[in-house]
Amino acid sequence: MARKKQYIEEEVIAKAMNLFWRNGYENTSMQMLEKEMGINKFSIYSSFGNKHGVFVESLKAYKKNVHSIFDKFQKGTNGIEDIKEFFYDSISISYQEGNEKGCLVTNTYNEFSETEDELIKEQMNSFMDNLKKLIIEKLKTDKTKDTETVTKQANYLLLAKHGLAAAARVNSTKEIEDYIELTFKNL
Amino acid sequence: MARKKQYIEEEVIAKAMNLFWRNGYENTSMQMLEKEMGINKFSIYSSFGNKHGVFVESLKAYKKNVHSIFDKFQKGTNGIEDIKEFFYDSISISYQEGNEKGCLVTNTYNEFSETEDELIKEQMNSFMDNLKKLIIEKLKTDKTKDTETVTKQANYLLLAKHGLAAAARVNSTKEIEDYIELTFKNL
DNA sequence: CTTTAAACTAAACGATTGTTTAGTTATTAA
DNA sequence: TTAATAACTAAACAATCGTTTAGTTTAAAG
Repeated sequence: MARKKQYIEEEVIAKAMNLFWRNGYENTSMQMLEKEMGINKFSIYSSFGNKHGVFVESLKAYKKNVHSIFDKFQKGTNGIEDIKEFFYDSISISYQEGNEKGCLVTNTYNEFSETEDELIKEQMNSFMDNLKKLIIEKLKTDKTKDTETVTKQANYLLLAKHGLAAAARVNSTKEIEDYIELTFKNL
Repeated sequence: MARKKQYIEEEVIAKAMNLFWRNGYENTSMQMLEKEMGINKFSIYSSFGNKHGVFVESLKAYKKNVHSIFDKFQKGTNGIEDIKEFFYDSISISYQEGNEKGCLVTNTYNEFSETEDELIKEQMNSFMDNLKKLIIEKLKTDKTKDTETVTKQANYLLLAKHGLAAAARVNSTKEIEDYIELTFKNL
């Protein structure tokens, strides 16, 4: 018995996500969010509580977006080769729309590393733990590797992936390709 | 014929540098700088012009601090082994005082990657160019490597160093050691 | 001493931050 | 058609941002 919402929450969150992705949390203001999401502050607050709420929803939306990449990764049957392809897939979404924004999770991981935002940290850790588990799984398909080797290589690849995401913001495609290729020569 | 400064500019910049190192540029306020530097806003402005000026001086101070590491790196005579040692030396300063702050230059590089601050970008690029030159120099001591291999490996190591600095903020010593060891396995 | 000017304190500046609120519009159930 | 209420607009909120400024203290030069 009242007015209908004139926007779709998923749609405006997708726009907010892009803004956070490009600028980070702190460098994105409510004013910018208003403009980019196309709705005014009242609507933002009534839908998502506060700026932090918009950010959390944006992170969830991001995870949904990269789910297909993770899914493909998980379903692969080529062991290490799957990891490599996953690396290439991961950076490809960073280059959409001519932007070089890196990975929103990694960017957030870095920006929030010195804060005490437990909610965000929890989300980050679950993301990273999941990735590590998948990498270990893939490495284990090579039966010749002992447990210690698998652990070492998993640590190595996880850091390489983290560094790759950071580098995707500032380095050229050529440099990144060189990096990925040589990274997997060490396994 | 007037009053003397009651602080030493180099000393207060060292303190400012630590604050920027820990929190980044945007997340460090003048209020925090006042407190940490132990002098008030007027003094900060009269000595360094503005917040940006404090930051630029902090970057210079940081470069001075890491100069000894670069010097050792340059003077080494063991080729690739020197690069590896340089990697270890670089992360060691990040763990001083129990803090995990990464590398100020790399942090800045990431934070400013989407801005148009030419002065900062210039400083970053000169730092990176210098590092790349040194790495290439070290790689060339192995005469069996052709030019293309050297270029590829230099790109690889530069990104690895960048990623390492980013990871140093959030990863454990064990993970980082695994990463460095495997990074140099096949060069 | 007195003069002079740089270094200090502390308060205020306008702009912007995230957030709230009072008042208006629009839609639906009665 | 009317009453009810959610969704909207737009202005204001207190707090903080980087920066400036008016007034006081201090110390060296004349």
